[in-house]
Amino acid sequence: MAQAGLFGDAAASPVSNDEKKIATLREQIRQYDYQYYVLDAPTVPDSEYDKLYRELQALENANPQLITTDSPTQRVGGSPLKAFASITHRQAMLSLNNAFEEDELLAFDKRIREGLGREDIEYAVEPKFDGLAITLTYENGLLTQGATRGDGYTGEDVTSNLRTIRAIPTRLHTTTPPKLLEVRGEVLILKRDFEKLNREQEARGDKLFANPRNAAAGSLRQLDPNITRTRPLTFFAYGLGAAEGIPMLATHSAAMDYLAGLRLPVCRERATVKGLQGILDYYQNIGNKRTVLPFDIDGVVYKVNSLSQQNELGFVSRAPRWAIAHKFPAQEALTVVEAIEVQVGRTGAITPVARLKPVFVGGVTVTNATLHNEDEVRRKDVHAGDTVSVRRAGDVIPEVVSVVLEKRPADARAFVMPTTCPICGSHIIKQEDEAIARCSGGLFCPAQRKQAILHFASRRAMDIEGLGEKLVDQLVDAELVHTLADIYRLDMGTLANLDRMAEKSAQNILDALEHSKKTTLARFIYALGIRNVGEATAKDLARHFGSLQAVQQADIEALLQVPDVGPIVADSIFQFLGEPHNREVIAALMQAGIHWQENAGKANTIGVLTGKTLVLTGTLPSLSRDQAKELIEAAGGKVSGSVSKKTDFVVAGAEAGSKLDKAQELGLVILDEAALLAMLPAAT
DNA sequence: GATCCTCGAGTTCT
DNA sequence: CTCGAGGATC
Repeated sequence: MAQAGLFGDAAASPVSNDEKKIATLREQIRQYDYQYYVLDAPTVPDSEYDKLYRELQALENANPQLITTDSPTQRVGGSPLKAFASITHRQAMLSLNNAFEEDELLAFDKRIREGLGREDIEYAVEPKFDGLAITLTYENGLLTQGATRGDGYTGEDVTSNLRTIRAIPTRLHTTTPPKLLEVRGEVLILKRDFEKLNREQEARGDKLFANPRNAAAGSLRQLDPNITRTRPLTFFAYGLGAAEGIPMLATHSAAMDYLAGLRLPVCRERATVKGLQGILDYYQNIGNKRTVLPFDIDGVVYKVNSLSQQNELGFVSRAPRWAIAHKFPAQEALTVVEAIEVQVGRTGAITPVARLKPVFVGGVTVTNATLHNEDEVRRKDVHAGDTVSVRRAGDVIPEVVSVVLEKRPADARAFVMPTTCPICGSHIIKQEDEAIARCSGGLFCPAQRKQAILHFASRRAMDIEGLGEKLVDQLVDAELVHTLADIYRLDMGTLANLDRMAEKSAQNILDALEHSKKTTLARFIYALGIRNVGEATAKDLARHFGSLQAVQQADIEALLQVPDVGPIVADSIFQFLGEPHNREVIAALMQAGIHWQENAGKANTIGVLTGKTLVLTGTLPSLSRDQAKELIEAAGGKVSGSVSKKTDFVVAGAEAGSKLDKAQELGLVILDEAALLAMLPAAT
């Protein structure tokens, strides 16, 4: 057989008969794997396959020196890992820009035509799998590594798990393997396999998976490949990464044909189409087939087919300009509103919430959905008892889309805004010109007190780790904490007596409290929770006044001098600080030992970014959002939440959303993390 | 007075 | 992320 040379150089061995037999068996099994897992068209019964497999195993056991890593018997091996190693991708695994509406697609096609200066664009189109993006590395035809996408720059080494997936060849089907080939694709579980898997889970009394995607993700992230092996994972390739020694390829579709020739599974629904009409027809076509496809998809991907045209178009920040993912509309599900209750926020805001009969939508089970305010409830006309359509808007937050009026039961109850606070009984007051009703109880209201404490302890404020909702509930309900200052009076005796709190966790809380005492003036002002004073305003105040005393002594006139402080904000601050109770609490907090460097804000505001406004979007590869913000502020720059003409730079990371789109529309300078870091003075 | 820009506040689930 | 509303600007 022509391919015998691939198995290495053991020609003169005395076991050459076995060796030949082994080579034949491996080839046969690979062939059957290919037919079964890639073509989905088995040609032999399982029993025949098993027979060959056992035969190969026996021969290999008798001749262990002939075992090679690409043998079908070697798909499982190794012991469980402690953790996955981190892998830096040779070539970044980019994400695609998304389009939800037809006009976004029109804009995409227009950009392409204008960018290339021609009208006849050919697109390679394919379904967008709802699975996990991975990359496979083949060196000289052998699978040597597999990794998850991670943040696009570094991922996790899941090689031994990927080896268990029979659809993934451990050796490429070719006599002239490329020196290096990175294959990009998606690991997923077919719908029919998912149902079977869940039936098995149920029979064993194990937890059911919410959907094929979660099941695939969970299976791939198993530290023990022996578990992964039992999960029905499959794979589809959709692109190339780094490559050396591959044939010349002119188009994306030719690249896919090349991969198919190497016996990598590629999607059968892929096609090439001409122009905008072509992609719209394809979208329609796949949308119609969606439910009968064997796998879950969440949209369709369009890529400019010509690789030279792709090059010409290039990239914007992290996403290629020559491709776009056209997502299907968010899936909606029907459920019943069991009740409409209200929540009390930190400022006393009364928010109606729909308690829903649990419903599975967009990958999670939803039980609550905010209705924002009374007007919103009116507008949507939601009654308790109604059947409503629910979706997860903007990726995460559940939203009641509409009411199915025909299904309204006779005993459905309209929402009535309570007149008194359900927590403290104080009057609820709604200002004529405001959309939001508020509990007038102030800090007398336990709900508001709890929220005030949580805000005080939150990461961007005093950053007291461990002081979360559960603990605050207990502390307030047991009347152990009345004011913010009381939390610094907590001691071991009190804490260790609480539920779910032994000495160890109590000590952690005490340490966190101690740690939080060293802070900054801006954080402290923000932590107080003054109405209309958020992080940005707190920073402005700290910078302008320099000391707490100066802020406390300021009159309205003085407060108005602060940038971005107008009459309403000035009044909030003045009222808050004039309140004797608040003065006492602040004094007690200082007494407890809270301190900071006075005037810290005034220095070092001159840097390379002085006067510049930046906006962060998406996930950066190595910096957290807060870290990036700190770096920018240290260089004198300002980080803002929204993109406008006044924005100087937009720093975009993975999964960048609408802010990136807007930045592109406005033609702003877009940086990635590396470019940002390059602008900053070398870190010390 | 209108418009644009930014900030504050609230929110779900894993 | 999104809405609403406060502040700045013209």
